[in-house]
Amino acid sequence: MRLTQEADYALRIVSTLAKGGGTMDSRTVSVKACVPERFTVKILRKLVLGGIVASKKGSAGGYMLAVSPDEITMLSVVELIDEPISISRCLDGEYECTKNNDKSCCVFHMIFAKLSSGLAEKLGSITIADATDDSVSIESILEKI
Amino acid sequence: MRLTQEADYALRIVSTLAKGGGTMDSRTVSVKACVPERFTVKILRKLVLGGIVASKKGSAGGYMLAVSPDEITMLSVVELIDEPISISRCLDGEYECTKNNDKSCCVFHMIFAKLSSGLAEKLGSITIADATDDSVSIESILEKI
DNA sequence: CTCAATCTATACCGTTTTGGTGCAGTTTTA
DNA sequence: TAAAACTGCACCAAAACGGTATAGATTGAG
Repeated sequence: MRLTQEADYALRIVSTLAKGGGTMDSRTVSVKACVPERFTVKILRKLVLGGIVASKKGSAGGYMLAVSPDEITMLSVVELIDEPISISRCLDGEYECTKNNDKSCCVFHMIFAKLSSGLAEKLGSITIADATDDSVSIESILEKI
Repeated sequence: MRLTQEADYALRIVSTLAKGGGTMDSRTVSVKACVPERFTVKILRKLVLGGIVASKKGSAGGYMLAVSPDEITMLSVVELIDEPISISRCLDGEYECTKNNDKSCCVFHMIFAKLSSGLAEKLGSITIADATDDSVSIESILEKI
């Protein structure tokens, strides 16, 4: 019942880029974010393909945010790495629930569906800017979730 | 980011026992809950050791709830099977977070901690009786989470 | 008393996911 | 033109997951 390490790393990486401001090469990102170097590169690639990060090749190249930190939510980062937030596999389209209870469908289904969407909503309400800007207090972030 | 199949099964199994009312042998539970037989037995064992289910050996033996369905929460069932609800591994005692951000500790830490406890609280507020009794509407359950 | 029904205990196993590494290329620019 | 970067794959070990097997202990019905 937890995020993958990779998604966790991705949040740190994006946050590192946000704090850095400009272009940063993968090695620097890796060091600053405390993420293994090759793994950093792999994650950065996903972030680039997902449109959150931009890259520049060649010497003096590197990575930078493709969009403003206040337009990047925790949800968008997490869902780029992990599958969509979904607590129960019943909620996946592919998965056919093997147990139909008396109550319309499976009660647990519906409960997990609501919990999942609630969670996603909360993650979607927090931006990388929130998590990065010193002007935003932790308390104010925690208040809204 | 999801419950294990096993925890999902456990909820169904407990709910099956709750509906059955009395003693039920593992094979019957397995069929009613649509859970593979040997796996049912394995899960029942954990439920017994966790004090949620009682068992009786010998012919005419079987399994029954050890406590009233309205005293069994979804949380207690899930946490008996999976690890405690915790979205980020940063929250585990064993895990030492490798990244201390500017904000007191790791911002993401604190966010996930709050989300995890919120989730646990919600799962803790729904009982097996809620999910089983026909007199309790799904709407009323969903309202409180 | 005995034997079948049932639970108990432990070990095992294949597959998938996770977390991570390596390397051969390509592009840019100093 | 060569070094500094990113890119694209392919690969790998370990852990988690979902499930199975088997041998043994206990109880109660006949």
